Amino acid sequence: MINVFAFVNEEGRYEVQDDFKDVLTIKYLPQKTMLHKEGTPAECNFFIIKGIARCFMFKEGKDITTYFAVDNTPIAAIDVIEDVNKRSFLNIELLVDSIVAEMNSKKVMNVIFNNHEYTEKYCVYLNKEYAKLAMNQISNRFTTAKDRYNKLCSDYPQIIKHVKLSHIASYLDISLETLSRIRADNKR
Amino acid sequence: MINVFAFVNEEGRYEVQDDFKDVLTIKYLPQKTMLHKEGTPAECNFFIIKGIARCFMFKEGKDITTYFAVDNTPIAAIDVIEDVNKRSFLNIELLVDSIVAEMNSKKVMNVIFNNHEYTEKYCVYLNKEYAKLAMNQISNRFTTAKDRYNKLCSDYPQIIKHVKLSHIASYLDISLETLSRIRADNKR
DNA sequence: CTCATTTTTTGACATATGTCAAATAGAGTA
DNA sequence: TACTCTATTTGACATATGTCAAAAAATGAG
Repeated sequence: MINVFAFVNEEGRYEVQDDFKDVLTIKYLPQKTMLHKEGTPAECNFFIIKGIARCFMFKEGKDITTYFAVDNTPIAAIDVIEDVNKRSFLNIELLVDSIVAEMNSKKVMNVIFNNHEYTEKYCVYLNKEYAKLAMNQISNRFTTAKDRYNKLCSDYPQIIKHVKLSHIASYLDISLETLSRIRADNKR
Repeated sequence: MINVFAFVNEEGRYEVQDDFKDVLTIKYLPQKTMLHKEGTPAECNFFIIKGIARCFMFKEGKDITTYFAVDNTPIAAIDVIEDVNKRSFLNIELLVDSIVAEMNSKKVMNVIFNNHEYTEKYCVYLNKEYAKLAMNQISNRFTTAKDRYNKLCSDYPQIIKHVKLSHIASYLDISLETLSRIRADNKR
């Protein structure tokens, strides 16, 4: 996605393509900012340039984390991606002070679809992401909760460092107590 | 996908778009045909026009079903979608006599990318499928194996009818015995 | 620094599901 | 139809993880 609307310049920093400058705003936002609230239409997609965000929902009163976004990762209320009129049940919040690119979903898609090169790039990106998600789903069934926790630790140490265990536990789909026991077990 | 390379004609039957006629072959194949074998490069994607196929892999000697395709569903070795040179560990076989559209992945992508309308359509399709997969992943964690079995029964009765329980059990990520007990319990 | 609140850990116990073994049912073939 | 092989069911038991309750540790405000 980043390689559709931005590129890496000579100094190694991301720079937004001119075509996207009008549909994308870069914001410096504090921890706990709600990027999206359930029940509201999801007009925007986000890209976490620097920071951590989580997507979560309430199920029977419980707060369940469904996704974490870290540096250079997109995040959006995927339950209403198709139909902007549908009521979303997902929430997105920042877990640390972050730099976020906010884009109006419709406008950004217009820019992409108005340019064949962008459309093709985005298509290739989506294809890749789809395969990644599907492959993850397959490999997840062969890993224990402990494996997944340890992978999270090594892949995203910043998440372990900044995020409450209750969020991590619900993300891993285990109870807080089980996660705590996994951690205790790791120390031995 | 079907709405990219084919359309429904006046008689309500699918008809392949002219542009795709050269990259797509329609085949009548018997039960047990292997559409793809692990270790071989995956040059082709498939679309089950009529029939049932399953995607499976071996893990520690066990045969694990990862996906079922029924009428009007695509199926491909997604582990090598990106990189044709990678060795695939997935297998695809037909479970009943089927009508299958076979397409060379590269060629079909060429046709799609040579035409902006196709590219845009495919992009929209992929976006939708991605959201569906991600949403499924979220909702799966709130359903028991029993729920998922019952959903499979109502959504895809043809799978229950024609497919061995051991395949269904591995697809649902439960043991054959547990599935058998769920079925027994359903009868009471 | 201290106190109050939140987060994490630990313990005891219940339950769902896996594994292994054996019995039963069903399908295919001569 | 009878026989063989495969698929499914059932039983006994082990284990992982959930739930509830309480203790301990960490965090944050004043």
